[in-house]
Amino acid sequence: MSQRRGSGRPTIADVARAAGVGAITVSRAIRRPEQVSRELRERIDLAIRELNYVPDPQAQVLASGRSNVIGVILPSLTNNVYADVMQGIYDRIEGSGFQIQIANTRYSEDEEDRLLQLFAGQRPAAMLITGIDQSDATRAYLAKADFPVVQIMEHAPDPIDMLIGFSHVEAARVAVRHLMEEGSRRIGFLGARMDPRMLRRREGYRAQLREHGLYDPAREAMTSAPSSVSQGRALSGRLFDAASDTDALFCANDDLALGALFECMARGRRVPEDVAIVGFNDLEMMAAAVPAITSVQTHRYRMGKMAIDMLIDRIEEREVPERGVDLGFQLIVRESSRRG
Amino acid sequence: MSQRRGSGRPTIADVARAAGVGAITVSRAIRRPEQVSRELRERIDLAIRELNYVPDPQAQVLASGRSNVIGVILPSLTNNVYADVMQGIYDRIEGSGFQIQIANTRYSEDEEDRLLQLFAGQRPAAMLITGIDQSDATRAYLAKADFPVVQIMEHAPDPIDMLIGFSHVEAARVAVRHLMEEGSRRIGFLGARMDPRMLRRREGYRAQLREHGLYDPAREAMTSAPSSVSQGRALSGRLFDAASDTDALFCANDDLALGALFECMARGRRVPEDVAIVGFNDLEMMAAAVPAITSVQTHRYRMGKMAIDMLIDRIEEREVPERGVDLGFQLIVRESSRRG
DNA sequence: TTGGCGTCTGGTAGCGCTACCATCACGCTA
DNA sequence: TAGCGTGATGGTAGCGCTACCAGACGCCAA
Repeated sequence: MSQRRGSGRPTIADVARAAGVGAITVSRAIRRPEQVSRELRERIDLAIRELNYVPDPQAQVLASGRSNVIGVILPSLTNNVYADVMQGIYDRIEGSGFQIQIANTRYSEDEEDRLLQLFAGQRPAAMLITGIDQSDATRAYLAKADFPVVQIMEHAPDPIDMLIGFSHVEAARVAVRHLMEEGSRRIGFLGARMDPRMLRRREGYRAQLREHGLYDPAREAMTSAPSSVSQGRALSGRLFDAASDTDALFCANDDLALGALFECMARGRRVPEDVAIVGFNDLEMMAAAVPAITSVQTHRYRMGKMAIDMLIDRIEEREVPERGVDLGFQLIVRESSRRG
Repeated sequence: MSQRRGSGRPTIADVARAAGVGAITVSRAIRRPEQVSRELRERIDLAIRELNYVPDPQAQVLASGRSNVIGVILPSLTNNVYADVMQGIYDRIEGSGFQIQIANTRYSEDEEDRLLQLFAGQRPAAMLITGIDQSDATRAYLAKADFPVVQIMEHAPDPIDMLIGFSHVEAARVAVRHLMEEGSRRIGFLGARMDPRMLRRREGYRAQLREHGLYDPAREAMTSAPSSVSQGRALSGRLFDAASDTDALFCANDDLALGALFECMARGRRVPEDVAIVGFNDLEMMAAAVPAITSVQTHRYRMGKMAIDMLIDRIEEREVPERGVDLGFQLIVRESSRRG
């Protein structure tokens, strides 16, 4: 009983003593019950409950060399989009025995590199990262890391390891095509933050219009500031001032779309009669707006959940059927763009 | 070189060998450089850089008995309010050497109890919890825990340990008083989720109206469903149907307020002429709406940041001047309630 | 009977770090 | 000169757990 240091909590040795077995057998009874005879297992379980024993995860990690921490690198914590992803992540982690360690790059590639270094020092069990635009150094590092990696939010042909997302270019094309089908020809673009996903949506917008000879750079209003409803008002206001005959807006984010709707209200432009509006992500409020706003639905929650699913499968050495998953998207048409 | 297990990474022993000193001196040079002579310090620093040595946090925790994990228990991850709090938390943690471990109660007290047990098993360095309505068991446990605890989001006289927040009752009273001053007499209430904070806002609403003999239970529309813009539409619609002469709405959340605004638009009720609207939290979109929506500004980011500040001060055994901090709130008056 | 094999169990030696205590050199006082 | 405090350094023994290997036991085939 020379307990010089110690936390005061029961240890595996206490359980072993109480159950009259060796410490290692307790360890096995916890991790691989099938390797321990039924009788001992029951005695050990009883002792565990009586002592209220909880294994010390730090010691487990140190002894086994296996960590139970999944690192998650997201560009933002406040953006609704990533909040939904996080919800999916945490819902899947719940009860899995793994822990999430979140970090936030604020949309900076340098930060991403730095945070990755930091995580690496902690020997994560797996890593989840956002997007497909990592620096060469990061890609190289992750490619030879000995833990599984999943990239989320975008679909692309060459994942570092695993990938789950959808095509922003395609989603934007579908949205713009819809505006064209409803009769718009002078279609504007609103974008903020201009992160890689945003740029791909703009790419889809441009490609779709170019194919029909309708692209006009004067109808693009963009800012590197974060996306917000106020930015939506400011950008759409700027666009209306510069190209007042614009008859539709493809907004690369829902808050921009909502801001555009308000700006139209403030200027007396009718939606959808004078200006049709389409948003992106289909946040809850889109359906409640007046008029309800058309938007591209994306599967953010599922993306977070499935990403963790794939990582855990790989950590536990199960087959992962598909390394690159395309979750797709769906255009939800509402009044803001319906002219039929 | 009998490296039977090992991670392959350099250890403190490697650094010690390279620098020609004892392992413990390396340990000290890292944690308390002032206790090591300048000469050795320089040799050790050099060896660290050459070997690219990073201390293993797991081993540090195990050996020292001190954890660097701060547990954070929030009721929701997707609610904008807590997203802002989290941003503050992570901004303060950045570079501090501490780690955040988030858990999500989904507004359930049972979950809170369970999660707390789980955290306790990991010997956190500190705990941050939301609100002041913990179960007796949780309160008792935390009160005698050997780590600092901070409660956030509300102000109250009897913190478990430390507390930072504001009075929801007072904030609601100020909002309702403002509506009265602008000439409203038949003031309704919209509430969703009905968590403790929401109930206190309702309490403030009721108290303010009762003082003036204006309280009418028929003007309250509530749901236990999560707050959302759609709920704002549904609840305000229900209220207009039941008490159609309602001339103002105090909405206990901004998304409800935005929904109410949309519902007014859909029904042709003018805001603020027919119905004045006040929200709660002052999310960014409130200022961009048309009309702009009056709301109670709360200091969510600061709350998260300061809470971690206080915890770290206490972990590092610095004086914390005030155990209960009232951050207050501010009514931001905009067109949606201005009739003067 | 012997040998071989599989199943269950335990002892020992770490994982990488730090607490605790011992040691030693040095300078100062009596 | 002895004695002693002080500051710098290092050795040892853990922290709580698991990998590795050895041993015990039962069973079956030869």
